[in-house]
Amino acid sequence: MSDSAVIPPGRDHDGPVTGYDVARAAGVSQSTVSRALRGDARVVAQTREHVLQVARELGYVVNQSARSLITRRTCTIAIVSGDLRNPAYSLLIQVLQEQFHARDHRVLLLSDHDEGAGRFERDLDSLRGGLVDGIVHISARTGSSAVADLVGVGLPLVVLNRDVEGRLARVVDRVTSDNLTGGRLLAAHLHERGARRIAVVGGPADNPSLRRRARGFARELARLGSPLDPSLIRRGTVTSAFGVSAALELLDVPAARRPEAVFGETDYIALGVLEAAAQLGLRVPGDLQVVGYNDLEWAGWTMIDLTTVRQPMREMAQAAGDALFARMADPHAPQVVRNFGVELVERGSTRS
Amino acid sequence: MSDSAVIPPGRDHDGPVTGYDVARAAGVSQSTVSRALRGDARVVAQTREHVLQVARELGYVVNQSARSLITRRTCTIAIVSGDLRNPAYSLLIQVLQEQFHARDHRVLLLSDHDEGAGRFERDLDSLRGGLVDGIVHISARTGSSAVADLVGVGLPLVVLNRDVEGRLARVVDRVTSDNLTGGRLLAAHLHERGARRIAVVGGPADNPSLRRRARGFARELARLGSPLDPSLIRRGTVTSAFGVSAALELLDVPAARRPEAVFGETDYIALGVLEAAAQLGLRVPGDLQVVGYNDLEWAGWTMIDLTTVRQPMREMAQAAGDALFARMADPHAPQVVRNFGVELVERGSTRS
DNA sequence: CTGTTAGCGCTTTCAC
DNA sequence: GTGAAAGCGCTAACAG
Repeated sequence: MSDSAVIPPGRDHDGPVTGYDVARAAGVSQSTVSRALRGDARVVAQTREHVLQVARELGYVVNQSARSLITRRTCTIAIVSGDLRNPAYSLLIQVLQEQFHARDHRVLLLSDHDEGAGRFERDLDSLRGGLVDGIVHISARTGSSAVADLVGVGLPLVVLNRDVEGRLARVVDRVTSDNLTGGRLLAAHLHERGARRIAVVGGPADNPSLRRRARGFARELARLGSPLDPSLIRRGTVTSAFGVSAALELLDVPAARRPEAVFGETDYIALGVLEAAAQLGLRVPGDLQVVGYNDLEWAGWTMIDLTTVRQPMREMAQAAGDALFARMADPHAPQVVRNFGVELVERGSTRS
Repeated sequence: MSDSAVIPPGRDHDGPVTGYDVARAAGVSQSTVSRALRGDARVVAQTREHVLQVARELGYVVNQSARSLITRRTCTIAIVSGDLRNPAYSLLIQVLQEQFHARDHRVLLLSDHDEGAGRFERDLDSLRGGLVDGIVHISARTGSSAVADLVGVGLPLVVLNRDVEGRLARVVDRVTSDNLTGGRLLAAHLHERGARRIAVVGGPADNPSLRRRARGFARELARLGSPLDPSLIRRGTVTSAFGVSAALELLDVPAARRPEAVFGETDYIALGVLEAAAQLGLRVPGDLQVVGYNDLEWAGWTMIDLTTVRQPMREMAQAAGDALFARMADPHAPQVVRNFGVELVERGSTRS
């Protein structure tokens, strides 16, 4: 008795308001409530208005779990990404998120960083458990095992910003940019600026995108008649810290043996190279030319002013989203492989 | 006949493998399957092993929607954030995500950016629809309406990195840092370095955190006997572009009237100030001292070398996660309000 | 310790 | 155009 006063009209239980409560309060069946709320054309306008009105008064919202259980759709997309502190990832995620939102889908954020204890495995099970309708994978973990795992989930999948090699190459939908050409452009640019003795500071050897970049770079130099000296190549992690240490090693030698230019395979690495140059008192671009790759936000700042290669990140994210929705709409659609063009951005670190 | 060969043993339907399929294949009841998979102590080891074995063979994974429908928990936390390109947000999200993962929870990423058409309203309905177990809000939209909306959802909520004012101040769990002291530290530092004519380039006036920063700054200067000249205060957006334009306006005057120092309320603004100074040929810190706030990654790079205030972002994110889980565990626990200490980071932009 | 039974809240045939 | 009834896959009482 005393409790019943607290319960809104049309309800005889606690907990959230259900469609059944709305039905009773509105004097219709639960099916009609369901139809009215989804805008089913079969329900007559007057009834619909009434139901919506009652639903609003009762503060009803549809329970997503119950809906998903029966529709087998969640309107959620998983984005599997590496460390968000990498601004390349956060930009892509931002653009993807806006796009998915515009299509009335939400974003579940998963990490492909393997923080021990098979956490990634558990995420895979979540994905298999009907938590999302599709997956976008943004490159991070080197090697292609993560990609293979995600393919194994059996959901629509798009790989963004990463070349896929091997067996999966002809299966996986993906959006990348032309790393081969990007490397070529930088090589041609440095060569044109007079650099002959050129060093490379790169990321892990098993990263397909970086590998293509480096290959394009090396091929172009060879074509131009001054092939890369293998002893001037350093490989490590994609961090400015590695850029610094590798560059110090390469540059702290007599001027005659010192490279005239360094290609950092990513802007972060190139930043480290710039720092090392500053530490050694080398002037850029006078004593040393430096180029990077990605055109991150800060590459254009006056104090840094790094020549680099720009990939059309926004367009790539957009294309990835399009590809994913196309795949979700038709599992049998032909494979999508898009390779976006890149652009050399000439700045002060190479201006002569 | 021809189709039945495709169906794994113990299944008589298509679609994903269900717990019922596993039960039949293992010769037990569905409840036992459920118990075995959740590690319920009541099921005997031998049975459990057998069930798990069969489940593995059949490729069974529990359906999250069905589970959530009945448990009323989703093991998912919503992070409501502004534009991810802001590195402060991406850092917080990264740390939160790691923490939630460690506690076996996933992250649903929502934007509080109001891209027209009541999208945020729809997100709120999703949250009300049992999509998540809790919410972390990372400051973005100015004004407190977003916070009020999120409180209205009725789920455990923690506001991170933002001061809350007004009616909600004594209700909402939150984790912030001591912006008042941060402002004070910068003011004292500049004063000690001899600056008397000091300008401020700030963000929107209705951002509680920035307001406190500015207040601490102004109070300390007043206390030191050289109160801020209101004509040297500019307010706009938190972008380096605004920093540039505001600084050009403030600095492009005869040296006698020119400020000796500028406080950018965020590092991004301060970066713009540095750019403006460079454009005007002013030397930092010789002709102009500059300070920012946040200690973003790049603030410490040699080429930028910005004096700023560091907030313990990782610890704050950690505390926010702790507070959220505490609240989820006990809705009636006392309000959590944590205010972390800050630290002045002296760098070249003020070194004398 | 295991099985039976009854829903969670919704969508969706199928009648009317 | 609307209602009745079934059931999505799972968990949780309750028996035994």
